[in-house]
Amino acid sequence: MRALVVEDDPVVAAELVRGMTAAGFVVDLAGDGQQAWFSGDVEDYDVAIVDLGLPRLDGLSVVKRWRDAGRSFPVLILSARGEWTDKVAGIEAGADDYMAKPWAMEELVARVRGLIRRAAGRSSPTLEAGPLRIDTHRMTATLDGAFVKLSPLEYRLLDYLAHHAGRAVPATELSDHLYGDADAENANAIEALIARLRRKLGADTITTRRGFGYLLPVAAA
Amino acid sequence: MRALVVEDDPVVAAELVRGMTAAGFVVDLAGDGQQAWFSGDVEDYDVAIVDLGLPRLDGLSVVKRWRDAGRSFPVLILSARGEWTDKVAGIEAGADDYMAKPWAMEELVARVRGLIRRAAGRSSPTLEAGPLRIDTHRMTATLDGAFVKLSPLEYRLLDYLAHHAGRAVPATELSDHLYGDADAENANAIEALIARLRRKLGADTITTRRGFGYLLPVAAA
DNA sequence: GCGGCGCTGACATTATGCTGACATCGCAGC
DNA sequence: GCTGCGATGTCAGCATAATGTCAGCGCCGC
Repeated sequence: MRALVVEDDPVVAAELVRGMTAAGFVVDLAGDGQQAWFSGDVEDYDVAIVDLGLPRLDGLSVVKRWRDAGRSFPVLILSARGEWTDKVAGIEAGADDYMAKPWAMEELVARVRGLIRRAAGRSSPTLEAGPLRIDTHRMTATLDGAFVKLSPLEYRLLDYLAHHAGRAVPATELSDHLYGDADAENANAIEALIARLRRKLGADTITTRRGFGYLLPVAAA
Repeated sequence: MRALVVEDDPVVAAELVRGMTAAGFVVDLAGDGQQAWFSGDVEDYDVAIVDLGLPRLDGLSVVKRWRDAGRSFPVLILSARGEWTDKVAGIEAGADDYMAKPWAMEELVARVRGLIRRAAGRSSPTLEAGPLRIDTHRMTATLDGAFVKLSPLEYRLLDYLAHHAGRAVPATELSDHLYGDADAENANAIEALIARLRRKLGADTITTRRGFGYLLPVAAA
């Protein structure tokens, strides 16, 4: 999962990055509005956390520009003020959720997870693909009801595939989401990960689309 | 068993009703505080699940009015915020248990069952996980009925795990809860605490999910 | 049949968590 | 104010899971 954090205060930014990283996200940081706008327009994020008070380009404007440009990833607004009007303005600008400072890291992460889940069109914290079920809250996977022991990276990879079930996901994209960059360096690492997952989940759970990527069938028999 | 669910968000309400129904409860739904108050006063429920943020009449006020009117069925408070103060306020209003969002349906059902059981026996509020029982009122723990002497920190850690039984809780989250911050500083302190707890409770009471956190099995053998 | 992408098993490396010993700290009892 | 004890934090070393790397093989699509 990749997240974009937009925050100018170095202290707060560091805390956000730390908390999100600890929660298993790969985090990019933008320190001002222009940078944020550019990053959000160019890169592919699963979620963005945006502070309202920003230098150079206001947070709301950033969100508006993203939406105008067709960017649809969920956005959570952070605001120093707990104003009701702020919340409305944020939602109207195209944000999906809103939190006033001070916030608890735990709650923020929980909300972010909720946003991503909802963005994927689901209300339950479990994802399903054939006999496979992924409990995104407990971070566990079960196959035909049996618990499958996954390493953190394996889980994150599977989680990502499940969120994009039915679509062939290129290895570079996986690399991008797991490691934060898509260098050819770790190309084989992905293959190794896939192999390990297949050993645990059964060879036909994850399909390979030669030249396109990996695919978790949306409703395998 | 009849349950009253008080929740205004349709999505969350639907999930609650579904989960509770699946667990064998007959569920009534109230969408706002006034309706909730009326239903709880007129009907005879075994338990009520109440969201704090409600239109027309606040959740806490609803609980208070029920209690003032002599209604004694157990009440479980749901809150979006995980605030310590919220919990205290809830308990003072007459609620019997408290869960912060996001919650796992399984855990919620387990707690509701526990509430009903306790309401029948009128014992002090306890949490259970396998052979382990935690008396949150006396702040004591018993293992297979035998009293276990725990230090304050040990107790708080165990209590937190018990409240999140069935979920792998990251060490950083524990650190956050116990010390108020999640700095890497005290990472090893958590490990030491866990080790001491295990020495007292038996090695297999607390499970480690490498890379995810610590886990108190929801129904250990 | 050929070329190359992708797969695999073995091995190396790294990260994470456990443990026992020891250092501190705070406080009760004197 | 001292003494002793229980509680807690810190440290270093060890064990092992997790992950990365490599070399070679196989199979797919042309």
